[in-house]
Parts: sequence; structure tokens; C-alpha cells
Amino acid sequence: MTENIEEMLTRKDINPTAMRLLVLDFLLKQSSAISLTDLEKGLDPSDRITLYRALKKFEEKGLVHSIDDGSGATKYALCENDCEAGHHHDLHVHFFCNTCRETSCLPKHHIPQITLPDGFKTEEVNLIVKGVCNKCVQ
Amino acid sequence: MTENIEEMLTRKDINPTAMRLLVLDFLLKQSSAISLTDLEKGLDPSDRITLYRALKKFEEKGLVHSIDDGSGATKYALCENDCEAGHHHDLHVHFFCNTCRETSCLPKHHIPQITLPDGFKTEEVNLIVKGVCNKCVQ
DNA sequence: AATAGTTTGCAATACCATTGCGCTATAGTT
DNA sequence: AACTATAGCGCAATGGTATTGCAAACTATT
Repeated sequence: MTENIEEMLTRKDINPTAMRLLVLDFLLKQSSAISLTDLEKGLDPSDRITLYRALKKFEEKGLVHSIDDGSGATKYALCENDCEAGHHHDLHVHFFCNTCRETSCLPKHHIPQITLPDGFKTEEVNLIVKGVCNKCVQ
Repeated sequence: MTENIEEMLTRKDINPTAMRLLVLDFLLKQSSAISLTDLEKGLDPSDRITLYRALKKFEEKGLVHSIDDGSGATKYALCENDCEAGHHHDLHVHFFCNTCRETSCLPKHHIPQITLPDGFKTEEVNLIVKGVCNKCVQ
């Protein structure tokens, strides 16, 4: 099990330190994207900055992607397998529930092509749908 | 001229105070969305909080909409005429230039319909395209 | 074991958003 | 015109998030 997690890190060219194993393990257990504060609470007592840097490293190496859902805190979620360091190509839609404030990836929903006016060059697209998720709707 | 600005406010049910006239006048002169800090610099010396509340009021009354472009600071831009208090329906795409860091509305580009999985209810959609704008591209 | 490089934890900093509160200005009433 | 109620303003203060510097701890390599 731990073997597996460790391998996930090494495969992404990330030194599998104790901290990072913990963080990845925690990420694997999440059903939605989590913020740094969530992570800090979940791994208490841990240094927030260290967790921050672990996430940054993961992001840089293509293991997680960050999501700005407008809640004020950046959230992080594991990438699909096919992400590479530097270049994320998990351009899927993210959903933010206004009720439970959870953010989840909708990997099935790709972001539609947007054709911009002449002279504009697209480098990245961010699509956040906000509303009520299936757990909160009655 | 000032008459005109004043009317814009009263039509939106906003008391046309001196401060608010200044803020709206400044907004009208912008070619892209501006942050609170931009506004503060442009109207120096003015109290940041007062400007903040002016923007909030404008937003609440459907005169401007706010944009979270991921830069960390919320930006504001005037709405198209057809916005109502409370319910903004200017669901257009916003473009953030990674070079000049300016955010502009692309009102011609409507956000495509996203069909979510069963049980999800959409209330709002946010689409930010990031890249290089026509002024910065060579 | 010594060394070089990496990681960690603490401290500190910089923004941004937001609220409380007292003073002032304005509008509405008598 | 005087009074009162309401709205707006400016200052102070708070809370949250992101980010960097630095020194100690740790890891891997020779």
C-alpha cells in the first residue's frame, strides 16, 4: 500500500519523504478537491508551510492540479494519470457547490473550444460551474 | 455629462453621492476590468474602504459585475445595460492576459451550456481564458 | 564519517477582503 | 427652519491566504 504511494511519487520524479507520503496518502482519500487549510487540519499537527510546499512540488511535477474556485483558497486535486510535469492537460470542468462548498472535478466534462478575437492567444482555460451538487440537492 | 453619470446611478436605484459619481466616472473610462487597488490609485487620495463599498453597492445593484480572474484580486467591470439587481446575466467569457495582467470582458463570447451529471444544479458559470491579448502579442 | 544537496519548520511579510464604529452629510418630516 | 432618521464616509482593526528567507535537520553519495 505504502509501496504503491511511494511509487506514485518516484514515478513523478518526487523524492518520497515521510511528509510527502502522508500528503499523497491524504489526497488519495479525498473525494473532492481540498484546500491547504483542509490538508492542514487533516494532517494535524503539521507545518502549514511544509504542506504548502509539498502541494507546490506535486503541482510542479504534474501529480496534482490546483483549482481556483473563487472561494478564496486554492484547492488541489490529483491529476489523471496522463498529466506531465509543467504541462497539465486535465482541462476539465470543476464544480463548486454553493451549499457544502466542496469543489469536485468533472473529468468527463471537457472545456469547450473557445475561439477568441483575432490577436488573442489562449494558453489556459478555467471553467468553474457553481451550484448545488448531487449530495446537497433535495 | 455628469448629468448622464448621475442618471446611470439613479436608474439603478443608487444614491448618486460625490464618491459614487467619481467611481462610476472612473469605471466608464476603463477599457478593461479593474481591481480595487487600481481604483484606489486612480482616485488617489480616496479611502480604500469607501471605494470598496461603492463597488459592492454597484455590484449589488447590477451596475457592475465582479470577476475573479485568479490574479488574487477581484476585478470589476461595468455590466451591459440589461443587468438587474441581484441577478447578473452577463454570462460572458473573461480574458486574462498573462503578459499585461489585464482582464477584459468578451461580451460576444457567451459561455456554452454545460450539462452536468444528474443531481447537479447550475447556478452560475465562470469561464476565464488566460493567454496573451491582442495588445501584447507580437 | 564527511560533504553536498534537499527538505523541513519557524518567523516574517505582503496582500486582499471584510466588519465595527463614530462622525458627517443628506433627506424627509413637522 | 429645526429636528430626526437614515445613509454614507473614513479610520481602525481583524482575519485569511500566499509566499519568501533562513537556519536546522535530514538524506544520499562519496
